[in-house]
Amino acid sequence: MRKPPSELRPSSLAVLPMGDPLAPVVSSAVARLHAWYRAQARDLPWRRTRDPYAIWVSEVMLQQTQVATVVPYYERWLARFPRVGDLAAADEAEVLRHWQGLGYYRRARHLHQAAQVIVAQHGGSLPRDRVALARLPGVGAYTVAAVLSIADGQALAVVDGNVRRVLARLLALELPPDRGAGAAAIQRRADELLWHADPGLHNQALMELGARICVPRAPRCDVCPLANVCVAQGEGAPERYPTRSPRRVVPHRRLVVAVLVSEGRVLLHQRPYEGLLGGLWDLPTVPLPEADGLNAAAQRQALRTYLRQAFGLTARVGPALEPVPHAFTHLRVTLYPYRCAVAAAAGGALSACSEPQGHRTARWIAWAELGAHALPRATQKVLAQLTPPLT
DNA sequence: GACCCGTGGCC
DNA sequence: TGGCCAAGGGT
Repeated sequence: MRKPPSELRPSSLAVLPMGDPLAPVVSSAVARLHAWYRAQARDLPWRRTRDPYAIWVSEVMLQQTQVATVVPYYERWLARFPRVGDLAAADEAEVLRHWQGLGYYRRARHLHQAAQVIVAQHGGSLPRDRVALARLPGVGAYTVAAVLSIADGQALAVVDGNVRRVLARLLALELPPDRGAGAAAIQRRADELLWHADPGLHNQALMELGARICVPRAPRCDVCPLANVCVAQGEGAPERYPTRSPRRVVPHRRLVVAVLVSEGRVLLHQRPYEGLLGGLWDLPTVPLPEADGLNAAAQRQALRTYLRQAFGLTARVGPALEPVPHAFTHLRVTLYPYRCAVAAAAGGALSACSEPQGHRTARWIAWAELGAHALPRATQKVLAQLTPPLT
C-alpha cells in the first residue's frame, strides 16, 4: 500500500454552490470518508502498485465485474504479461485464453489492440494525456479518470456504479443516475466533491464505500462515514435510491448444439468477432424457431440441415445430452446438445470445414487441445458432459 | 439515447 | 427461482 498524504484537511475541496444543503458539513464528512478508507481499505493486488499499465489492466477487468472474480485473473495476467510490450507481442489466442471466463471478451481484444498502439505510438508507456488515453480502444471516461487519478494523481473524478449509488443516496436523487439528466447531475456532484490533494485516494474511497458500506441492499448506514450528510439516510429509506429506469424484457432463445465427434476429435469453430462471444471457439449451434423449441424431431432435423449447409457435413444425430440453461445480461438461452457423428463429407470431413459462411475458421480439436482454445462457459458445460477419450 | 456485450453471486 | 447487481465501452 502506497503512502497517502498524512494531512486529512480537505482544504482543496471544491466549494459547493451557495444554498447547497450539503455545503456546511460535507467537507468534514468527506474527510471522514478518506480516513475510513485509509483504515479499512482492502489489500487488493492492484493497490500495491502505481504502474499505470497494471492499474489499467485492473480497471478494464473490473468493468462490470466483481473484485473477487477479477483477482485471480489479474494475477495470472500480470504474471504472463508483466509489461505493455509483453501484451502487445502476444498472440490474440493466448490473450483470449487468459480472459476465458471473465466475460465481455471484447475487453480483452481491445486491451491487446491498445497495447500494440501504445508500443507503436507512445513508446511503450501509457499516455498521461487524457485525450490520447481516451483514444485507445476500450478506454472510456471511467477508465481515463481511474487510471490517471490513481496512477498519476490527476484531478479527474470517477463515476462508476458505486459512485452513482452513493451520490444518488447522498442527494436523494429522484432521477435515474445512469443516464440523461440524472447522469449529468451525478457527474457534476462527483466533480464538486473531488479531493484535489489526492484524487486517486478519493476516487477509490468513494468506490470502496459503495462496494462495502453503501451496498445495493441493506446498506450499513450505522457505520457509514457519510451518514450524517446523506439525505436518503435522513429519510430513513436509503434503499429507495438509486431509482431505476424501467428494464426491458429479456428474450429466451433455444439453440440446438452439435457435439460432433470424429476420430477422437470434436468440431469447433471460431465465432465472428462482432457480436456475442466474439472470437471465442464454440460448438456448431443453430437457433430453433419458437414453435419448435421443445420438439426433439425438429431439433434433430434443424441440426442435420445446418451441418450440411454450413459445414458440408452429412451427420448422424445421436442421443441428446442434458440441456444447458444459460443467462446473459440481455438474453436467456437454453442449449439442447446432441451427440453427432459424421456420416459423409464432401471431400472428406476435414477439408469440408474450411471457411463456413460467417465463420473465420472451423477445426477438429482433440480433447487434449481444448485447453488451447477460449470457450464460452455454456459450451464448457456441454463439453463437461462428455467422457474422454472421445469416441 | 437505446441497445449490445458475459459471468458469478446474492436473496 | 429469477431478477438484480457488479470499479463500462462501443455503436
